[in-house]
Amino acid sequence: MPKPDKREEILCSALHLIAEHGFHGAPMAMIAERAGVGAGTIYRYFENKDVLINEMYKELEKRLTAYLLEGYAVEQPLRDRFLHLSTAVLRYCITNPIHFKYLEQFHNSPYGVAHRRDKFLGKSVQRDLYCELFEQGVTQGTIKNLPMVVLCSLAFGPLIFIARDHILGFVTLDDKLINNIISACWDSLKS
Amino acid sequence: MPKPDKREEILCSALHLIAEHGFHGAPMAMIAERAGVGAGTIYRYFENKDVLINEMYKELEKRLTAYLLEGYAVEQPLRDRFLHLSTAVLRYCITNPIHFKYLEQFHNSPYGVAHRRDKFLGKSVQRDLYCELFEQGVTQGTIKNLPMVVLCSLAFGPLIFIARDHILGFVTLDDKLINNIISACWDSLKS
DNA sequence: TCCTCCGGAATGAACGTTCATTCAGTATTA
DNA sequence: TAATACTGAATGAACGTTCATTCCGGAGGA
Repeated sequence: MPKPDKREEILCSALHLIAEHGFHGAPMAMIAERAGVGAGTIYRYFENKDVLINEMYKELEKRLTAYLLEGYAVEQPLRDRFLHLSTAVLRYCITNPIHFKYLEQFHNSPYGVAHRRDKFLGKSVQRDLYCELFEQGVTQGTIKNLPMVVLCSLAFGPLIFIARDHILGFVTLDDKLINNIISACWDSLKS
Repeated sequence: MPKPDKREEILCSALHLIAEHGFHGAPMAMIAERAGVGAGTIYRYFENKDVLINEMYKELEKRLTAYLLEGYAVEQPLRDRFLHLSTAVLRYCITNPIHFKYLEQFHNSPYGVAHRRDKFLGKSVQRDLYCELFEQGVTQGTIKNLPMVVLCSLAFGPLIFIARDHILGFVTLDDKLINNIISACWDSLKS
């Protein structure tokens, strides 16, 4: 009878090792050891390493989406919704640095490119939330009339960069600074 | 008598293979084959793979810096200098997609982190140019009074993101769009 | 001019290591 | 006891690196 939490142990072990040492610095044997299982056991839960890596990614995407939707109300004004989403993204990244590092590794690898191509233009639930927002903003003239990918880059680019710097210890983000950053991002988007 | 262009061949081969397939998808044997040399020959020019990878990086950084400095005049107004630098960064990235991909691989790897740490807060010549700009801007009140890393994230983040999207074919940047993007970045920086 | 010799550049088969994956055997549960 | 979960040593493929050997072109003697 397979203990379902053994799967969790393996995922958790993989998350930490890959976030810290990269895909190639996290051999299956090491993942197994940290998880407290035999090397072969991993293959009872995941067909191979690629599947494990992709499952881990799906898991993290699910959690991030859930976090973004917490307290998100479609009926709020555009700017408020933007502030909510962006603050949530930044907060999630810096309070879950391990998750953030894993997601970065994933996106900057053949896995990530394949994933983006599959989803046609990298549309994830997160990005969809933003796209909806931006489309409304463009229609009502609040937001610059630029292609959706450009708007996404203006919104996400600084967030990801600054989250990375925070995690590497090059800057310390507090509430006030976060507000200033997101407000600056909004300045780049609004007409 | 060592033909100096053999070194070039090896670097060029490594650049293409690593940009396209990543560090781990570019074995030394493959780099040697594409360069038209024996596997052992590489080690006459580079102590090991790590050295080869770092030398390649230095080379690209040098070229990018040269490109940025073309026509750059310190006596120009702040905004003009910002537009010059940002346009140059974006243009360089999208006209040299191979270079861009290599630089991305490098930055998102242990090599890149080590490199940033060495240079204390990732100060490269490129970033120095921006920092000088931003310091002046903050002093004279033109630019928001935010930490230097934050200003860099606001300036670089969108550029890198949109360059990636362009290269992956998710958007096509023309002169007009580039101007709009950089102008939007400026909006996020100016007080 | 031709031949021989020599230094070092170039080579690529071979080596040792690492890794994902397998499987024969053991432990656990029902 | 039967069935299933688990284990970790064994496997073989792939990799970075080495090194005994080959190759090449210029120097020097006749």
